[in-house]
Amino acid sequence: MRIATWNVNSVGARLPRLLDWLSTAGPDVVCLQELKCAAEAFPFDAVGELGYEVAAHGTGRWNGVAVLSKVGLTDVRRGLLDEPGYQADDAEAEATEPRAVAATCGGVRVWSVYVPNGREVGHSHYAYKLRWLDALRATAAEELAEPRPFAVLGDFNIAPTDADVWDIAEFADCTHVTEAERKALTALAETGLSEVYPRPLKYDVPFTYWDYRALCFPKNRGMRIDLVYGNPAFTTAVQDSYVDREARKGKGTSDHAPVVVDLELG
DNA sequence: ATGCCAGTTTTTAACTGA
Repeated sequence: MRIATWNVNSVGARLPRLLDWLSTAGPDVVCLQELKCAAEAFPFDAVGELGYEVAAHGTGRWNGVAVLSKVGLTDVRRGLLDEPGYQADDAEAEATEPRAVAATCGGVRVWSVYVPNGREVGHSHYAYKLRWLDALRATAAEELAEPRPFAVLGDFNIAPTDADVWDIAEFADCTHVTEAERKALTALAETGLSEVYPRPLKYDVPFTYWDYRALCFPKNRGMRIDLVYGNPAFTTAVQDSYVDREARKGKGTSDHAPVVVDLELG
């Protein structure tokens, strides 16, 4: 089974590139993030023609996640256990956002997640990011009571180590590299998960994100923030994993590249 | 080659992203 995760930065704007990539890479299961469309506006027909069922969770302008599957799609769950919301400065109340959706596909339990950005250390969005990650940990812990292959895939907006950004000196006092964020990843792993570390197709670190600006991609000024965490039943089945940087090339691309995992399930 | 921000809507500016 081939399973992938990709922050597409608008499934509408990315549709031609997405369909092309689905056709050539041929993943069985795909976790998408940053749909930037309402669930009902997802291009179900276009991906349906390629054989995918879809569980979409989106509200419009921001965020949005989905699971696509060619190997069955059941037990869809939208949102985390006791998921916190975000209260914008001008909002009267906090609101939950579409950042997590799960489905069981071909016997594998899959979560597609889009962790809040955090904006700046000390910002209310940063506190929200840490609360959200704790809810993700609690949700994983709850679902890991079952022994089936289980994985959380998505845009974590955290670089696990200093080597996972192009130059740690550029990230002083920045989000994505703080101890608190990394501790949240460790806490998630301590529920019984470990990271699947992908192969880079070029260079030494498999970055998954490069800013659109300032020639970041040609200069390989990237970050490794799209991650895959699996339980032992999942990770022991892994045959290969890589970041498909080819999908970041050319016109009309996302600023993220897909992470692909190949499994041999017993 | 990899090519110098892009996406959305509360649209012609503001906000978000990381």
